Amino acid sequence: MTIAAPTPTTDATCCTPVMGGALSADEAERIARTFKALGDATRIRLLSLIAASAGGEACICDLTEPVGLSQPTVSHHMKQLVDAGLAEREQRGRWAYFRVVDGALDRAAQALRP
Amino acid sequence: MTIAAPTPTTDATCCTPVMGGALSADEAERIARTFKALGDATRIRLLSLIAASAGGEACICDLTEPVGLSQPTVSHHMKQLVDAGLAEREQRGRWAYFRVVDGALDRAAQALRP
DNA sequence: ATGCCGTATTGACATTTGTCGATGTATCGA
DNA sequence: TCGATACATCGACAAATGTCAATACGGCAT
Repeated sequence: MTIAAPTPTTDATCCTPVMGGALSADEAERIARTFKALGDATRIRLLSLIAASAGGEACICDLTEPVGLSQPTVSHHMKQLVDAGLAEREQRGRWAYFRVVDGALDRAAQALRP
Repeated sequence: MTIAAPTPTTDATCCTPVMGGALSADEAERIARTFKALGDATRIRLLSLIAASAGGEACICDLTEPVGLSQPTVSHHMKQLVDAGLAEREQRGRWAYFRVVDGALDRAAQALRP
C-alpha cells in the first residue's frame, strides 16, 4: 500500500484564490476555515503576542495575563489556531510552547490576492 | 459644530500588521472583524461569484441559485460583507448590484504580512 | 512516593450566528 | 391603478462559539 495520508488536520488554506474564478463549495470551505480562525480578536492578539515574543515562541502562561482571559480559554484558542494550521505546539518539559507556523499567514493572504 | 463623523461602519482592516509588534485589543478587534466576515464558506463563495461575474458585479438574484440558499439568507450575507467593507452595494432600478470593494481584500491580506 | 506546577479536557452557560418563512417596501410594466 | 418583481427586514429556531470553574493529566523536584 502507499504511504498513509498524513491527515494534516491543518489547512493553512493555501493557494486557491478567492478572486479569479468561482470557487467550489469545498474550496470555499477550506478557505473559510482559515479565516474563521482569524476572525476572533483574542486569537489575533495571541498570534501577535507569540510573534512578538523572544524567539518567536511563547507558552500559555505567557499569554494568559496579556489577553486577560482564563488559562482554559487561552488553551482552547491555541488549539483552534493549531487545528487551523496557523500555530504549532511543542511540548518542552511541562510547558507547551507555541509559535506561528512559518508562511501560514502568507499562504492565507495569498488566497485574497488575484 | 464640526462635521459629523462619517461613521463608516466599513472597516477593511487596513494596515496594522498582525506580526511585528503586539497588537492592542482595539487593533485586534478591527482586524478580526474583517476576517470574521471572511470566515464563512458562503460569503467566500459570494465574493468569488461576484468577482467572476461579467462586469465584476452581480445582483442577489444572480447569487441565490449558485449558493443554494434562500434570498433572505443571501441578502443577509451580503449585508455582512458590505458592513465589513469588503463589498459595496448600488441600487439600480429594482436590482441591487454588488461588487467587491477595490483593494479591500488586498488591505486585508496586508494585515497578515510581516 | 508525594506534591506542585503548567496544560488540557469536561461540563455548563449565555451569546452569537446561519438559516428559513412570512411580511414589508420600493420600482417597474401593463 | 394594479400586479409583479427584487430586495430588505422581522421573528423564530437550531447550531456553533466564547467563556469560565472544576477537574484530570503529565512532568518535575523534593
